[in-house]
Amino acid sequence: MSAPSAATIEDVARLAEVSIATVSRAIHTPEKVAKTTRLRVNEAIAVTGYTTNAMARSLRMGKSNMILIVAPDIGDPNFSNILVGLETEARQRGYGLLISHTQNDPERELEYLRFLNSNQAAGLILFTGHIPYGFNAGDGARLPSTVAVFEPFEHADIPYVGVDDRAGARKAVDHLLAIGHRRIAFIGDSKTKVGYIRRRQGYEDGLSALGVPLADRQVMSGDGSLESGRVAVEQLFMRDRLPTAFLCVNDMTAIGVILALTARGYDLPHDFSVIGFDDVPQAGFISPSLTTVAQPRTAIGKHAMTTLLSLLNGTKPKEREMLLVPDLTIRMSVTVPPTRPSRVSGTRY
Amino acid sequence: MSAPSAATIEDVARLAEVSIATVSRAIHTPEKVAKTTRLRVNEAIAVTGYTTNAMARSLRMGKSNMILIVAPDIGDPNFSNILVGLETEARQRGYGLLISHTQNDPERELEYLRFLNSNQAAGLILFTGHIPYGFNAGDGARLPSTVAVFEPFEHADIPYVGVDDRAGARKAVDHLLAIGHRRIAFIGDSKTKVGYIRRRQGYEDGLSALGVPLADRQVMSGDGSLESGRVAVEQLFMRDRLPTAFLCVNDMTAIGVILALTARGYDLPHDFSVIGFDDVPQAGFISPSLTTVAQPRTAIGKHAMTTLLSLLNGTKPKEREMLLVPDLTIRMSVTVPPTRPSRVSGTRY
DNA sequence: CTGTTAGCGCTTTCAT
DNA sequence: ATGAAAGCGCTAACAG
Repeated sequence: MSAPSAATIEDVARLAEVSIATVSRAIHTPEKVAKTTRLRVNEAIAVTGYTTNAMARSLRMGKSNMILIVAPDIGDPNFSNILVGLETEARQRGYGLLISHTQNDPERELEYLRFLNSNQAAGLILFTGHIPYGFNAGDGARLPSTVAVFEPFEHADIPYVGVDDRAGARKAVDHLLAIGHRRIAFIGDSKTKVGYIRRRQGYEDGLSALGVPLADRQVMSGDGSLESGRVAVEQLFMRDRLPTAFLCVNDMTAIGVILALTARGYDLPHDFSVIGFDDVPQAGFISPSLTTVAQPRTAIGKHAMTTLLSLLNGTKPKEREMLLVPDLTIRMSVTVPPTRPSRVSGTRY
Repeated sequence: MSAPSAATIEDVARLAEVSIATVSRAIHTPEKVAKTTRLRVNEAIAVTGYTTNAMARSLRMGKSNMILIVAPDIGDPNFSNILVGLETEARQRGYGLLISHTQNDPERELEYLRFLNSNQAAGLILFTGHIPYGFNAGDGARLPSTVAVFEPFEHADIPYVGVDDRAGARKAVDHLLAIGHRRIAFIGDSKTKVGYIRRRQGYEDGLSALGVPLADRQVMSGDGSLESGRVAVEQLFMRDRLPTAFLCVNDMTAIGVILALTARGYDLPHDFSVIGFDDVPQAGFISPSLTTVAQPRTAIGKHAMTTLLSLLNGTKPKEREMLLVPDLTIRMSVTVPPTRPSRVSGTRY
């Protein structure tokens, strides 16, 4: 009962009394094999418990059944649910997922590309938002079939699958406008992060559509961190006029805003409404629970993998960017604007 | 400039004017190659940009450089940080991580084992808490080098690396005892989940060490869900005597407890102290923020991978279980017990 | 419809 | 210290 080394195609062939070529055909092109032979082969496969040796197959075919996932941080909850979609789709199509964690370290990124060069991976899913270091050079570097997710990716040859940031932010701002807010601040403006820039555009779109004057718009920069939300609130409080609602570039910023406002003694959502973007695990657990734009993560993953596998088959997508429109998750952090100008309702905590 | 197919060992050999055998030696056993030859080979490798074809290498050596990770849910935040540790350690040793997501579906588990059978993976990391379906049978099934993490694993041949549940719970209960609590309830008792049983033991240990009478102990069962925490609170309130503190089997249960208590109008932590286990991302964001036992996730991952790689080299660990003692993360959900019996302090929300 | 055969790129005896 | 040659297990011509 001790480990008999795995059955090979030869074992099957011998048992079925055919050649190994026939076994291979019976598996991959069964219609080219006589029914009786096919039955004998299948029988032999069952008896031996044969599974094709994927290494040999890949070597022979010059291409593997692995997809390399390169992500800056595999621990990021925003990341992991996309992974679920990627995995589900890949598995159904017979592919495996090879994952890496680069922490945006160029050296690590480079190292992972060895999986590509050594033919261990057939395609690449990028979470990093940039072409891997070492691929810009025009030398021997060959960029394999690649699809970007998570971070908008501005490169002519690489399809991007992600959330429609602009439409999502638009939904959020429209929600606020619909219930009466007019002075809505945007927290988390950025000059470099493409996704943030687009969210800001959605914000502007919504306000402009309703003719909200520029004087009522307040845009604070930020980097998406909780701390940046806090800081933005402090800065706003040094101005003469406060918004009634905060549209934040992401949930962590929104949480920072909520914390800062609460620390100042305000009663949320009564005094101020706050809305986020992403729907991270924490969003439902702060008080007030955060109304936010939910990333369709699993769908993004599925879609990205579908696109990559088509690419592997030589089919290019029509659109370079495939943007999925997100929905609002309504929780408790948004309500109608206060009738009178906001004021401190309680003591500092 | 168009994709030249990757350099092979032959290209290097030709350029260095040696045989392919020498190139292979220069790479793997450089001390067996004359210095001048070695230099020429290295030069040629640099020029061609050669990387060993991992498929060919694995085929020839009969073993791959991939580790298969089988997890019920790769989106679980408890999971993803262990993954970081696993990945870091694996990469340093030249291994790649192949990941799977089984949702505890036997069929999916089985499917993934094909990676093992087809020699695509050299070893296995199990997050599932049970031997893969299909491996119990005594037939041809060969169990590869395996290490379990995440869920305690009671199988004689498989090392388990995880948190010391008992010691962790003990730390938590000792913390409560130290600041004066005596009537401490344990929420989330289980007859089947090994980790939960051990946490309960830690709870008993701490109380017994201080001679807290059985009459002061209250144990409520639960399944680790937020809802189970809520339910337990409701059931406790049907009894005559309430605890001053709640030791919960995990953070989600603790959050359920906090929510139920808050809904009843209590002021936490003043009226009741609550302590969790795991330190999930949400723990810091509910109010009051949750004091909890933090899982040393990255360390668990690192340790598990080290163990697995030793196993691959034929070294068995001395202990079957390697338990890492966790630390308490102190936040705001614990304080001294109220001086008078708890009472409803406010109106229902 | 089936068998023979030539490699895929590599590591590793076995000679020299 | 180096080279020649034998495969690892498989697929895909090419013959029959």
